[in-house]
Amino acid sequence: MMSAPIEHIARSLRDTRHAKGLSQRELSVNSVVPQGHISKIENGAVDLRVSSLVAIARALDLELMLVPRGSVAAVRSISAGAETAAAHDGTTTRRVRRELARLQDAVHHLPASLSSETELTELSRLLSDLRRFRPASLDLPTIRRATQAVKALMRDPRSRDGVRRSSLQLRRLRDALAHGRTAGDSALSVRPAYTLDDDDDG
Amino acid sequence: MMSAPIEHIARSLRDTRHAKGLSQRELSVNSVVPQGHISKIENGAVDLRVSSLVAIARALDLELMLVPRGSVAAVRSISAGAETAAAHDGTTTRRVRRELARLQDAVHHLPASLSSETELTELSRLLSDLRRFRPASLDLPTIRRATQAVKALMRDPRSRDGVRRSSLQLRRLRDALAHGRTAGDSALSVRPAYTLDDDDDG
DNA sequence: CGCTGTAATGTAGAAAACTATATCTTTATG
DNA sequence: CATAAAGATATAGTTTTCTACATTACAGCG
Repeated sequence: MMSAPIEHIARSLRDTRHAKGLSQRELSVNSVVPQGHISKIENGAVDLRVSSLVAIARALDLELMLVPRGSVAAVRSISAGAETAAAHDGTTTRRVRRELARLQDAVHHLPASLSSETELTELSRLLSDLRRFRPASLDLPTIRRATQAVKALMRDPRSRDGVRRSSLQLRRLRDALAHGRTAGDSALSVRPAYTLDDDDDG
Repeated sequence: MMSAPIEHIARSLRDTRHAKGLSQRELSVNSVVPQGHISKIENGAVDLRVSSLVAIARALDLELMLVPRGSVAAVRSISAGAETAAAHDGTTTRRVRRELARLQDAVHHLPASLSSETELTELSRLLSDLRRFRPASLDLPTIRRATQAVKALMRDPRSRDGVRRSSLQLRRLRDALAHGRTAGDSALSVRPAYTLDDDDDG
């Protein structure tokens, strides 16, 4: 019995992690909290400390806020369109498109010896998949990382790991989007963190 | 070293507690977390667990939310006017006014034997003080409790405790308002819970 | 089938929160 | 000065997180 509120927070964390295409291990290194513990947290198996919550939230680009009961509805609707809104002012949308183009460029400019690698073909396929989604719903940092990885591969043929990981992230991003969680469109993360259910005060 | 985030959360809790005119002990009974612990929490002396945070927040009518970095500004501005907004639709403003009138009425209708009590004169003075603030910035529940307390006193002359406590709450509410924290006007509670300062990820 | 990555689970131990209770200081009020 | 309330602190004991590490289950893919 882990007091419903925490379960909701847990769900939020897991959802956003998925939306960003991160694995527990990756999130683990970014937030500096061990994978095993992240698992327990996401399963609502622990009453985590605020520092842990903040650490993970930060790694997911989330902020912990205390808002008056009366305004949670408004807040929810605001943050629901968070990334979309940011993208809708044109700048971000354009940035995403450019980054996608950059990535495709990088892939195409790879020497034939490398482009035959399975990772690369996979990446190409993912790219065309991602192009079918609205740029607003794509996570720019994730794409950036992929571009960097490919460029690194151009400089150093041994750095295939980065490309591999980026591919995984992109794949999960695509899967998440295809699965219905359009990061910007629906609720990426902004559920109320918890809902009332029991009154424990006399 | 208590990781700045928590300090901010602590400040939020204390501020809203003050704005609601509650003592640590009162909050303690409402949230079911001991006074001593609340003290430590508000002083940022502990890395509290989420369940504790939620318990206290609930007692203060606050909700814990995870919002995307991009929208914290918007969220802040929304919740800044939270109570004000609720009041601005007229209904609440009127309710507050009526409750104030009701309270004054109750006080005036007390038998002379009781009205001479120091608590009552104090209460009268507080009332006129509170009337000088915009109703939107007053906390309705607090005033309600005061009215109830006075009515209880009418029925049972022995119940002076309630009146005393309510007076204290009202006094603190007045002090908080006079001190600059106009619950609705400025920031009642909606600071971002924490701000970035260090980047610990690569 | 074996390999790889992801996530869930377990164990042992260190660290810290949490509780209950009590004390102490400060401040305001009579 | 005395009383009362609020809040900060302390001690002692219980419970839990948290970490590190290992292990297990379970997928997809060559």
